Amino acid sequence: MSFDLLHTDPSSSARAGILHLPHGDVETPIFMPVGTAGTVKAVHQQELKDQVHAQIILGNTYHLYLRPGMEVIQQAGGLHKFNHWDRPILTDSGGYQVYSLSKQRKIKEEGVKFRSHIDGSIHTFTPENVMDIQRQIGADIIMAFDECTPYPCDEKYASRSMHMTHRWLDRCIARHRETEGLYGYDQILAPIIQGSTYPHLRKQSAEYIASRDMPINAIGGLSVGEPHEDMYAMTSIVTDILPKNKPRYLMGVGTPANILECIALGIDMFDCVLPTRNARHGLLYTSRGIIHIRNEKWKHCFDAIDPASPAATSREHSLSYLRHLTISGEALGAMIASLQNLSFYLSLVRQARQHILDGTFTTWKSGILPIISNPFSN
RNA sequence: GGGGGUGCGCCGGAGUUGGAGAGCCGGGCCAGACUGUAAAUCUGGUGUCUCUGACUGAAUAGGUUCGAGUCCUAUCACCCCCA
Repeated sequence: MSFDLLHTDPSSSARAGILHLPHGDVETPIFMPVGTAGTVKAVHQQELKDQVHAQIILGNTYHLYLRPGMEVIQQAGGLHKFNHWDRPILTDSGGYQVYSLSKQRKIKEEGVKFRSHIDGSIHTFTPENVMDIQRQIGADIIMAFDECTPYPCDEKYASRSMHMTHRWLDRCIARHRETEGLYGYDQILAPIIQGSTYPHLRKQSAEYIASRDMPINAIGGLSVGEPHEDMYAMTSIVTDILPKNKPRYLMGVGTPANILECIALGIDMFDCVLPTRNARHGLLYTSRGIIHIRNEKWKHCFDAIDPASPAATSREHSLSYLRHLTISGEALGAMIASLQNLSFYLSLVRQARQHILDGTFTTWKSGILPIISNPFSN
């Protein structure tokens, strides 16, 4: 595994690079579709390649561990074999579920005891067994076990939690070092910066994470409800500290505008459920702006969903038809909408990368932002 | 042709022993939310108006009553049984 930093934008901190992973190269900046349970919801792997041009997708330790369970994943030969995705995969550690399933878990120094959302059974995640589980899943990039703090979060709690996440990181690193990949290739471990919205904590956390000298550095605990200005401010603080020759991964971000702004701050990798979840809920991101496809105004509009989309389905099918499918609850509606949003996101970061290489990123960004972050009206 | 029954919201259902309905539940429809996915989910609205308040409203037209969606008469529509 290695990272080539090809170019840094002179008028911002935006970077273009290539990340070499066991299952292939990833051109950064990149957006990674979220495939929690071994599937990017409503999108087939073949379409992820041919229509979306996804280079790397996510999986989730918590969900895969509970179902189908590690016995099945190992028997399949790892997640790549199980879901027939031969490009890179990154698995989240379950740290986000410590936040999102907070009502049914208890955090201690040793680890997190939680109740399954599927059958109520009791389980425990520790930094050590989360490493073991991610070995069994076999992703190219595995995440350290952390606590994603909620927003708002008082400073005392944020500080205590951050220090615990740092101690957990060292346990993850130790376990990662004393084990190896089960399927014949290396897996790289990514540590996660925390610190809520407190600048001095973020600075402290970024310095700690940088000192561990891991090949990728991640930023967590953002986009959990804080104002966008806070998210940008925290991102800016840590990208100033993190080493330039390693990719920076901003976890869980975000809207198309968030992504462009954070690329400008020096972020290389993103993931977010917004394009897929919003697609299923009828909100489309298009090259002409945001569309609420359920709205009655599209009932008689037979224009293409997005004439500039890389996805053939978005050029061939009309807004009226997609509205009909969505309102009828047809599975095909979720599929076409997910293809639209994901191909838009991937196209957006490809364009950003090209403009970084061409030296035109900042002007391009300020031109496209007002279009893509506002409603489209025909 | 004879007998019995039922009619209120865009649709279906519940309920109303003559006593406060713009009013219960579900669906539909119209909007909104969603950021390392407990989410094909959730929230709100859905008679009219000059909208912090009024007005109209229980098939239609009358009647009884302090008071009628509820009782009576006629008409209309639909359903069931007999011929």
